[in-house]
Amino acid sequence: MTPAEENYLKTIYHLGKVSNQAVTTNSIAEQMDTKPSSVTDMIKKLSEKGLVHYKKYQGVSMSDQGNKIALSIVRKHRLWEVFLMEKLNFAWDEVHDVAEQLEHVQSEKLIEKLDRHLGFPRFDPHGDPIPSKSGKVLQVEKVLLSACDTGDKGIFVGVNSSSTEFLQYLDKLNLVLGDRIEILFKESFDDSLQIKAKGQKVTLSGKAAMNIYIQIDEL
Amino acid sequence: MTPAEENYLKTIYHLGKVSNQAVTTNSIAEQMDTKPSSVTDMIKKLSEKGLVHYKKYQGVSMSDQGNKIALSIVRKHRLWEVFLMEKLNFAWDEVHDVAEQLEHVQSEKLIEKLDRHLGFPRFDPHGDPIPSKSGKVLQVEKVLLSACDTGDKGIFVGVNSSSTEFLQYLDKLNLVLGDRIEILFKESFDDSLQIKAKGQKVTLSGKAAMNIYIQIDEL
DNA sequence: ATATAATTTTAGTTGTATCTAAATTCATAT
DNA sequence: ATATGAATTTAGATACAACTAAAATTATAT
Ligand SMILES: [Mn+2]
Ligand SMILES: [Mn+2]
Ligand SMILES: [Mn+2]
Ligand SMILES: [Mn+2]
Repeated sequence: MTPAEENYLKTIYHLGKVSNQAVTTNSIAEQMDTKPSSVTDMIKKLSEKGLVHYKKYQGVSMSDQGNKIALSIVRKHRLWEVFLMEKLNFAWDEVHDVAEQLEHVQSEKLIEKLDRHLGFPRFDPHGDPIPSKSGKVLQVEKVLLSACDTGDKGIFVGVNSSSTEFLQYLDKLNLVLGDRIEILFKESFDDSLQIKAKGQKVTLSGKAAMNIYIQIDEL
Repeated sequence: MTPAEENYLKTIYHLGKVSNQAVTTNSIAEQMDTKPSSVTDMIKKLSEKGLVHYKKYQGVSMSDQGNKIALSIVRKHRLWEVFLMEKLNFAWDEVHDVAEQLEHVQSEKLIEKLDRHLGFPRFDPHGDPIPSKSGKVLQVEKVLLSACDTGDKGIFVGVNSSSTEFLQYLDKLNLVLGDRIEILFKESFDDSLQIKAKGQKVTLSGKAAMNIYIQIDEL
């Protein structure tokens, strides 16, 4: 597996997750900042290797074998993100780009030992679950703030975008993973929200609310 | 800089260290397990980039700019080796191959933070000095055991080969970096040595002695 | 149903890093 | 001084991963 192949697999895996149907050539190209023709070439290669299912013009989906590899890359990526934050004191908006490189280092032993060194974490710095060695992914009940209503309460457990810009914006708002959040008021005109977190009142735009996951309190 | 370019620079740097004259195409090819024609191609590229000095048929040597880059790769390699041993509990014969991959990760910040995390180590697990950020390399007075005579005493401070085979051989002999070594007797017939370390008597072949560095006691 | 537009694939090119085989240059030994 | 062999370079080929431009297919709109 070359880094290029791994990156394609990972992208197809992620795109397949959200839509739950065949992933299109264009969406892969857009996501990876490359051209559709390049994507077609790579898809053919991955298909010949049995890592994806592919029918011309019909999009692509993960095979079992491809899924396993994609999950192992995601696992490595997220473990490295934890390492960078917990051990090297990176900020949560800085870890992704470095992890993009570290995830391609090939060594089973390295990842096992890293996992142990970190105390077998189950979530990365952005609240995303770390797949187990065998490929199991913990699924947490979480909803976007944009899908919540006035009065809903819960815990800030994840972000939808890991872009530097958005994460630094959350830093400015003093919002941290694990914070208890209460929705004071939802403005139907523009879908903006008034929320309370750490005793402070904060206003969030509709766009911001679409990138914040909370775990609603159990009854 | 691509990983390939970095590996060539590093190899040329290391080969230039030992001989102190122009490095030959064949020696690079042998070291990198590649063909001389491939080496010529890469040398041309590095030369055009101003990273090495090169005259056809006359071998190659580092430029100041190339030297700086080579040292930064060596620095990264050795810091990662320390990390793998100190933090992840790898054995000293396992760290090199993984460090070969990690050394190509591009992030100034990562290396600075790793360096701090490790407590600014000055030597790697094999006793080799870690170049400073500015490219300074600590030079330690050390001599090969093979160059010593009966009665010489000193401290085991480095190895000449980092091959798994040799390092595991030292493990079997219970010889560890930092051990005090005394040469009891040098057999002139085959250059083998009788030494004492940790109170134990050990016999070393001439070949083994050529791969062990000690720092001779000051008077 | 057919024209038009969007998506996807194909054909042909480029740059990198490797290789083999052949040509060139250099070192050396008579 | 010249021949021989070793070292090095050149020429031409292959694999990978990208690109542009053009062709093929599918989706959509009248
Ligand atoms: Mn990430
Ligand atoms: Mn993440
Ligand atoms: Mn090493
Ligand atoms: Mn080392």
